[in-house]
Amino acid sequence: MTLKDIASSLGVNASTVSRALDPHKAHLVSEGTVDRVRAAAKQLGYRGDRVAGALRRGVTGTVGVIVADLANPFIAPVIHGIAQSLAPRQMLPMVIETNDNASELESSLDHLLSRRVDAVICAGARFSNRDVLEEAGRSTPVVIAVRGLSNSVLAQVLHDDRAGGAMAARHLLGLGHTRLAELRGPDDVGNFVSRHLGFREACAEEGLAVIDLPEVGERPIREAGEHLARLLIDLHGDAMPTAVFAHNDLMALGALSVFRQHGLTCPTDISIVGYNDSPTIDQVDPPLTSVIYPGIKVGRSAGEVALQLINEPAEHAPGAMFPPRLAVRKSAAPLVNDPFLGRTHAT
Amino acid sequence: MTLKDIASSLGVNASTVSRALDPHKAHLVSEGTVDRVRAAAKQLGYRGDRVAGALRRGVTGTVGVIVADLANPFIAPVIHGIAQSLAPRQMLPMVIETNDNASELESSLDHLLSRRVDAVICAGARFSNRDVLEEAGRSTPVVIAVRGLSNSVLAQVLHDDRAGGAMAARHLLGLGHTRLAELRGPDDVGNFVSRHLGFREACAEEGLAVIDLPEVGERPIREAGEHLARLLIDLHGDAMPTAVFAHNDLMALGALSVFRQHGLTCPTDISIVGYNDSPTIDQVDPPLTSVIYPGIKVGRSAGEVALQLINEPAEHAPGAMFPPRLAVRKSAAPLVNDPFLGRTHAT
DNA sequence: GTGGAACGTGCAATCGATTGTAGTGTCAGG
DNA sequence: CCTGACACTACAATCGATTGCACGTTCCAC
Repeated sequence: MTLKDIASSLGVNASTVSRALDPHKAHLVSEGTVDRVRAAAKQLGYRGDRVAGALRRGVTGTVGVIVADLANPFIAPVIHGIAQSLAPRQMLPMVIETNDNASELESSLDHLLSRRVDAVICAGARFSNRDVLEEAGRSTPVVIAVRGLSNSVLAQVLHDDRAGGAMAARHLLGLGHTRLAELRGPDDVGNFVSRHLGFREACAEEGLAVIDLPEVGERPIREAGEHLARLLIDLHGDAMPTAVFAHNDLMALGALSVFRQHGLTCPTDISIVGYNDSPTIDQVDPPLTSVIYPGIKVGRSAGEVALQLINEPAEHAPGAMFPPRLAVRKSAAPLVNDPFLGRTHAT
Repeated sequence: MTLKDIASSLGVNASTVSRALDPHKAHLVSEGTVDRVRAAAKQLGYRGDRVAGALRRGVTGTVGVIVADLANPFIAPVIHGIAQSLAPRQMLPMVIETNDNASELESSLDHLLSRRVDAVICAGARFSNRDVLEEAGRSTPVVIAVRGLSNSVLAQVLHDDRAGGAMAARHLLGLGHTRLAELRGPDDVGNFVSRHLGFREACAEEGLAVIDLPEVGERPIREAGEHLARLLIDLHGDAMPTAVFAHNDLMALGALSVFRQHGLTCPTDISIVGYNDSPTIDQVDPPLTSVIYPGIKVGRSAGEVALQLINEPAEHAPGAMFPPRLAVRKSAAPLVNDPFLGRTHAT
């Protein structure tokens, strides 16, 4: 069922059918013809072929979305937001995963570009991908989302992770903690670096140094949290922190279970702040204090910026930065027992 | 950068370039030419245009994926699985949401078909969508995933929710509970109906009737769980169940908090079994006993079935059914106190 | 009555890759 | 020396929608 079929069934030219069916062009066609065409199209179940249209018009109505890993629960809301912002224009996301592998990103990008996506939203960038992404950005609108790229000309839609890290720090500092540590995510990923910077800066403002772990979680998942927590446990006595900032909730949960295994209860013995405010994280034991990651908003905004860039390739890249909020729950509290020193902090 | 550009830069015809670049056709071209073409393509940064190719060949290398709601955390692994199975063939999913709105599904389907997807995987069907989906299935491979359609000719890739419901029931029955209730999901969605059937059947086998709530959760989210739990609380005394099967974890969590508000502790006063084994559900308080939903497997299998259908439209629709497993944790236990009767069950 | 808007429609080219067919050239066997 | 086979390449059509241009009407104004 093509334009031509409808055209011949009506004895008109396909171009007339095309115009009659396009609301923006229908005024070029007589009213009667428009009606007959529409009726015939509906009757014959004409659906149109966006592929052919895309070829001719050079616009596919798709936006490529690059993510590290779809299985990571925190990315779903972002895609949801993107899809939402695209839907009113009948545009669709094409999602591709890189398995959080820096080198796969390039081929993913290539794949998307060969499909002539109207824009690319990259929500899974690592620092080493910057050049490739900027190169792509010269011919196609590219929006960096979620994982920022310092010092890039590309449009970026991010959550203010630096402020988020600082917020976590201030919360813990405000509770009286003085020995703080971080469970860090990979250090070539923008948001973890920012969280780290923000956290450390806020501590420095109070004249405190953060206990530095020799490793970071290369994949910021539960197991990484467990591993890093064990490293912490190994620091006995004064070296042991009383509060921990985990760069995401998964790592926080991993740490939590290791602490528990070692007889430490949270928050009595040790406080934890997580990041993302994951869906059910408010009902874990103890309910996790966590920096809220507004995934849907970030996604929606990234979609909007992409649309904007498609309409007019601005020389000054637009962007957005969402401020953090903290969901204060029970996993961070003034210290009661200092398990390694045997002293008790005042509350 | 098109085939033609490469062709003219080499003084050959575009058709030759096309063949040289296609591994399956390269044998038709002299070795020297192939090399020169490949070199030129690489040097000029030729990427190809899948849109043009799709038009000519009638194959887009995309699979439409219809989901109810991307924000629902349980769907992400399914999409992950689909993307994984598609990736080796350089195919990409096109994801579209229906907002769990039965009537939006039809336009979503239309949209996907107008984009000439090679197949459709519908992971968000409601019963009322059956005819539309089957109609679409006549011209394009359609795979029903996650949410089954009873009595349909379409290929279906499902989790055995009926067995899952039965498994939940047997677990609770095995713990000695005799007054059971369900927190049901919408009753025009396949998996909830199956869970319901399975649960009820297993109870019937033991000669027990399930306490029937007058309502179901139209959207199976936390609030629905809270609401339904309140209805249960209103059933005092003997009418009140001692164990609850929630059709998913979100509803379980909602119920849990309502029970807690009413002074009921889980599992001492009331047992709960959830469904999906959501990411962090093992660390809530109490760790939730939950039927494991193998989302990635279901997604992967659905993708594979779609590929199979694309290759050869079988008259006998293939399909798959994954058996349930139970993650036994702490939220379901033998009853200790019967809060409304003041008696104590034996453990 | 005529010039010329204004409108409606058709024609044909186009987007870029693919592919059936035909053409050229080379070589081996008879 | 001729012929058939084979290897390579070019030509041109095709997928289906879109759109600039041109043609033909109608109708109003001068």
